[in-house]
Amino acid sequence: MNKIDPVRVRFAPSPTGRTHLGSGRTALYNYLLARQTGGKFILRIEDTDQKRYVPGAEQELIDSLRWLGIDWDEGPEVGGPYAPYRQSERREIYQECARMLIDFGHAYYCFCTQERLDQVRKEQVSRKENPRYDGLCRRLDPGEAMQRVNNGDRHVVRFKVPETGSITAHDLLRGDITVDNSALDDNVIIKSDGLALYHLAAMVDDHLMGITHVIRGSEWLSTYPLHVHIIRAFGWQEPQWVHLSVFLKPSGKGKMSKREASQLIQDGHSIFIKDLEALGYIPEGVVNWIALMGWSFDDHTEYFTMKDLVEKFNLDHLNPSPAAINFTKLDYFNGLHIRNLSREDLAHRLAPYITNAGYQLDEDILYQAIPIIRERLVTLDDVIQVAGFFFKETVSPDPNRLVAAGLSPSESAHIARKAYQILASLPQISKDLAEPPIRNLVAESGLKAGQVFGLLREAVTGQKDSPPLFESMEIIGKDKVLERIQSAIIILEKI
RNA sequence: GCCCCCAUUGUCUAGUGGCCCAGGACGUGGCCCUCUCAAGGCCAAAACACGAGUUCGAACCUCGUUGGGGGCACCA
Repeated sequence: MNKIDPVRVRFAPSPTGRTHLGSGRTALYNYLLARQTGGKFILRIEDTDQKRYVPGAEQELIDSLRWLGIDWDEGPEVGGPYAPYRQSERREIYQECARMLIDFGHAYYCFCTQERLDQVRKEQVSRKENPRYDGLCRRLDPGEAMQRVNNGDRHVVRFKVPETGSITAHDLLRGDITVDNSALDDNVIIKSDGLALYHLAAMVDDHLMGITHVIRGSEWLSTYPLHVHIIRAFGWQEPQWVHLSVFLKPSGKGKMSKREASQLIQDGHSIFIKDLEALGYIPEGVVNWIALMGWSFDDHTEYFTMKDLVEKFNLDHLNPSPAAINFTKLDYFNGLHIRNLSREDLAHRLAPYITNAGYQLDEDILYQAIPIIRERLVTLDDVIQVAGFFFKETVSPDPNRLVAAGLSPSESAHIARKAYQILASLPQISKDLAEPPIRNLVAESGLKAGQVFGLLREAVTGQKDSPPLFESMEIIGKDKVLERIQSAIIILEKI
């Protein structure tokens, strides 16, 4: 399947919760295929279950996709020729389709109460049978059923699965899947409130919207023979099916629970896309990471931009087995993409993290610092730890770390004073001007570079680790550097 | 319980009967670079779940076992 015709694909989430990595990947693959083939990517909101509807979920979904860099050609906010794209606004369409099915003899009205259904199920379970609709209303005379509907009897519509035989459906990455019809149920397709269930609504919309490839999560694997039945009952053409694998928790044992998901945030990770931004991840890193969970490229390349992916993604290198989420690898990709950002771009993205942390942002200083902090950032919010001292008026060195290794406080103070004199005598502090004389001082004192540099680092940055000393001093500026060394000397003298 | 899917190092994966005493990446350990921390370079340890078959030959095919996942709703 190297070159395929323009596809029409869709991502069809239900606004019942937060948007997570798995949804992001499904959306991404659909999007990539559309862009690669010059096709269309459609966003459709599957909100037929008002009981589970979560306000704000749709907005989070939209924000998450946009943040990842995924846009859609048809759907909410952008419209399109098959509008509306919210299933709650399409109920008449589904009802009409359900009526067609009933007329064809592929569906029937069912008047069973929830109580009876529960009772039947209980008996079946106690007899160790599979819980399944017993078909009572299936045997009803159609005329009589119609009568009861007209009388206003509360009813649902069920799909009529053949009693015997089996059905074979073809999945692009799993091959043929055959199921006995006896294993399938006469599922409800229209609820008593008149709204369709996913099984009907999604099939109807996929057909009406001309969807050519259905790429969705593997949670649909077991119901998809039913979906194929429904499509065939209408006499419609089947789309190509791709059922993606699921994401497992980092241990590889099971799916992530809600509790575990919220616990994750404690150590700087999250399975919710919206959280990732606040945690300092960039969309480039996240996209690269999720694209590779279940897909790989021939030549072992692992660095991909969205543009690369659009070009290189293909359906036949998908992997059907479940993948454990590996946040360490996300960190790697995030750092990698941060390092590949332009100086301007990175400065621009770092700025909000600096101001949000309560620091006084100086854009010039930030821009100057980029080359020496870039390779030290795994996430954008690391900028505080790595380079916060650039944006402080004064720093608070740790007195213990101010004392150079192997020296006494007064000896350290002595060295600091010497360094001060050297630096003060310079017209300005730069790596070229300051490093040679300081190294001289090191040599003359019979010390090691690390001893003196460590002392100065602590004095000037207030940090144990920092970007290279002299480059940092150059950016901080002579006045501030001298001030900070002076304060350090005072601290040392007091010990 | 029943149905369906999946199974290569700690993790993501390459591998479609001989090119594999299994390749890449992250992580881990070591070395180099080095003012710290990173980044970078080099090296190393680390896997075909198990058992039967098929075959001259199996990580690759078949069956079974085990393990994992999903589903069995008037949820999606």
